[in-house]
Amino acid sequence: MDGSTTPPAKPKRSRPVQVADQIKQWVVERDLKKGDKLPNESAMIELFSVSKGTVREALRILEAQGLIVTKTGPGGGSIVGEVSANRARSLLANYFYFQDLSVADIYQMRRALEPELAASLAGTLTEDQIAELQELAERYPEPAKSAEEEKEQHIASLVFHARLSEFAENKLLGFVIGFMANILTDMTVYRQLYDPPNVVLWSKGREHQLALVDALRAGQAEEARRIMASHMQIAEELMKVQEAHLLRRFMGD
Amino acid sequence: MDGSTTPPAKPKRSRPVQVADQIKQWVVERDLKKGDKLPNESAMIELFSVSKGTVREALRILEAQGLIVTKTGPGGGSIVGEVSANRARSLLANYFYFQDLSVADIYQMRRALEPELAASLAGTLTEDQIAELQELAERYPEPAKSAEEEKEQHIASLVFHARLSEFAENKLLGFVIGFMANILTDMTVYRQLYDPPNVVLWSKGREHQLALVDALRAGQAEEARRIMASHMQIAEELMKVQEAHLLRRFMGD
DNA sequence: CCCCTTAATTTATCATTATAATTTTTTCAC
DNA sequence: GTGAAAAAATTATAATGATAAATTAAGGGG
Repeated sequence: MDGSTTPPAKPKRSRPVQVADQIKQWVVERDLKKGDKLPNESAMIELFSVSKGTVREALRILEAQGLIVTKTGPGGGSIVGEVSANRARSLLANYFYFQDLSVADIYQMRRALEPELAASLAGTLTEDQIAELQELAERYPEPAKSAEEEKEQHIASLVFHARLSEFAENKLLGFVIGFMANILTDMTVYRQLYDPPNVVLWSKGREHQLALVDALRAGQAEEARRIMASHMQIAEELMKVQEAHLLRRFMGD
Repeated sequence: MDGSTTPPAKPKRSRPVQVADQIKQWVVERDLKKGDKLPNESAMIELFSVSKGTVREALRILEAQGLIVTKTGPGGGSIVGEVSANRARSLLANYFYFQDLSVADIYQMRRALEPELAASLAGTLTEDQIAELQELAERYPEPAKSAEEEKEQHIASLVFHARLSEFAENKLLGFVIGFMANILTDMTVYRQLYDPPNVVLWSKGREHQLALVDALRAGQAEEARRIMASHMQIAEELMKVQEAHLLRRFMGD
């Protein structure tokens, strides 16, 4: 950003990293898509004039980023493999492993984004999708009788939100919301932070989800937004009584 | 999610990946922090009973994820290195490389999040930070006279937003906003999608940034939110006239 | 005491060989 | 002919050894 010509930024990168970048460039130049094949190992050895070990390390780098998939056998080798949402979530979770997020942080985001998602989804879902959401919302018709049971219901509720996020046309919005649901699920699984079940809040949360499904089916965007906003408020109250800092763990792939 | 015990999920993972996971586990178990040292290569060879090549591939995997840094020489070896925001952005960008986001998608998010950030930042910044933002907002006091110049100003404006996002106490909120600024910058650098400069919109945008800095300094949260919301509307209009789909490129580290 | 050279340590890269996994092809029974 | 089992071909996987490069530490004039 300053005036100079930025030459001595990173003059030293390991050869595997260089090769990995060359492969990426190779793919972009040819505009390869999801299943397209890359040269096999021995071809890359010649193509980039490096040893087998170096090529393999480069392939491992790309594999770790989810950019390629490697198979053995005839017709095998490495192919372009689009990065899965799961992989992206894991890699991003590695970043937040070091950042210590709080429940309040996550809910600040959810308050801003979930109503927006709900509104933009109204009237765009298929009957199957609506039915699936309805089914998810209708699980656990009874109030939780134990902390363990409330935990299960909480996770089920997060599944509802995660599924909703997958329906988003806006992939960025959907990803961020899904990521948060993932973090919260992770937290409930690996911690036992549950107070006595709060029956009132629970029943409100359930009503909200059912009402939301109705609004989505009817295409009432602003109604859906309002319900979700209200739902977020409830959910936040349920979580706020719990711990502040979380997420000291790596997610699985 | 179903009832079974999930044993035969992924019975086939390559040894380097397994070793990488074991190393991660090794780190988590000991709760190692940023600069802490890992065993050197030969120690890992014994520790995990695998060959040198396998260990190296495992280390490359972790390095690609930004979890370790490796140096040569005495006292060298691998150390735990917290994932940088830059690295996380690059890895996430790889995911969206395959998702084709639209300008509208990004601005749907920005409309929801940037005002929230502005509000939460009011009154929390130091004088130095305020001064830096002021300086960024005051650049380019004249309207752009060419498409090239407008492009520069647009990028400068995105720098303002990126810097703002780094000040966020909510790391998740900050990251997402910074990521979007990054995507938009990338797009303006690698595409030439500029209409004749729009002087009216430009001057409004500049006024907004300056007014925002004032509100932040004065600690007026709601005023800051209002200004940013308005600013987003302007920015979206400026972008909407341009292309719809974008982001067919890998970000650099 | 400082600077330069030398040595020691550790990762980086390359080369070679053998093994394992997978797909394709062939063969053989029916 | 058809189909299943066996063989072959192809490719990645893993191990081993040797050499290069980089960095720190130590030693030796001046």
